[in-house]
Amino acid sequence: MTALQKKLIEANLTVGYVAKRSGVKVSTLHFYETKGLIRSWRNNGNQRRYKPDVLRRIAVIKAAQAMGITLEEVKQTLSTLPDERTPTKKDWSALSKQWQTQLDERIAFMQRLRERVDGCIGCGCLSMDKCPIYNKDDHLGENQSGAVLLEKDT
Amino acid sequence: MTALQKKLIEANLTVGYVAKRSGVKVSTLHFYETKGLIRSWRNNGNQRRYKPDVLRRIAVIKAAQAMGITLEEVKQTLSTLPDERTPTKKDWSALSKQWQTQLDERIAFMQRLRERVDGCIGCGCLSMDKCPIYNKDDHLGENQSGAVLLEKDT
DNA sequence: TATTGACCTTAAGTTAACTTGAGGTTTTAA
DNA sequence: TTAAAACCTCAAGTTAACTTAAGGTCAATA
Repeated sequence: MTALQKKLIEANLTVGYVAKRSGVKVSTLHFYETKGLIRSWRNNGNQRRYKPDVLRRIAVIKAAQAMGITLEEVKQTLSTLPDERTPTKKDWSALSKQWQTQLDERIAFMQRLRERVDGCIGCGCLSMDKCPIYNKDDHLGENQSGAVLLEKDT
Repeated sequence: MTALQKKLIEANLTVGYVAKRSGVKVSTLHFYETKGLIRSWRNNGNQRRYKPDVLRRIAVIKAAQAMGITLEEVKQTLSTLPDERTPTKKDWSALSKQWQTQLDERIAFMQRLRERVDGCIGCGCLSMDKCPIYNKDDHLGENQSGAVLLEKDT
């Protein structure tokens, strides 16, 4: 039995091991911890130890980031996971539902944008007043900034 | 004839007017200029003056940003516009084509991600080794970082 | 004409999401 | 047992994309 297997069985993952498995740097794990995204406890020598589900948490964090979700939002969502026990399938499912909606919206937004890139930027209507790109009502969540492309003067 | 109309007819837009029309701050226009995204010339009193097509450029910059394109990339793409003459419908069309492809890729990426959020995060397969989220080959352009969700240990 | 609002420049500050470095301790393995 | 590898903390640096501030000039209007 290698030391690595031992670690896994004992479910006391070291920061180096977690870093390697998850593909993030050790410094990132420290950083996530200060941000409250992951947790660890310390051994006698003050070194961090992790439960295996930290790997899933990190995968989720990265997936969320790839969707354009900020760490702050991820933190909010992750906070709905149970604190005491290891999250179950159901827990993770609930989590994914929250993001599916966001992702759907984001995809829809991109698709509308795509149509506009097609229809508006390429249309040659140099009069900005008639341009559909002006449409102010297209937005993507509350804290999203990219949607108002141009405002008319009031 | 108001002063504003005069400005428009003479096609010498002031920074304040452009800011108002485009919905960006004056400081942002300065910033874009230092980044080489827009251009201006100066009047006698050293104040910036813009050609009307700067408004379209800004609209394009904002649309691109909403697609997740960086200013650096926007600059690259904008540099394909003619320098001497005012860009035509065709010029803008060519531009939009470049981004359509990117946008299509991005949308496809998001959709794959959505499927995974559904199929993987929610699947309860706590063994990360079997999880499709490991798929390393899913990427989104060269300088995109979010795609490799987890790497296996080598 | 005078004064207020619009501009100018340069430098520094801001936020997110990390990374790097310095200086020191703990583990691990030969 | 001892040296290398892995950890630790805390502070500061990094990049993108801007914003804010300070101190001064120019232009529009009552």
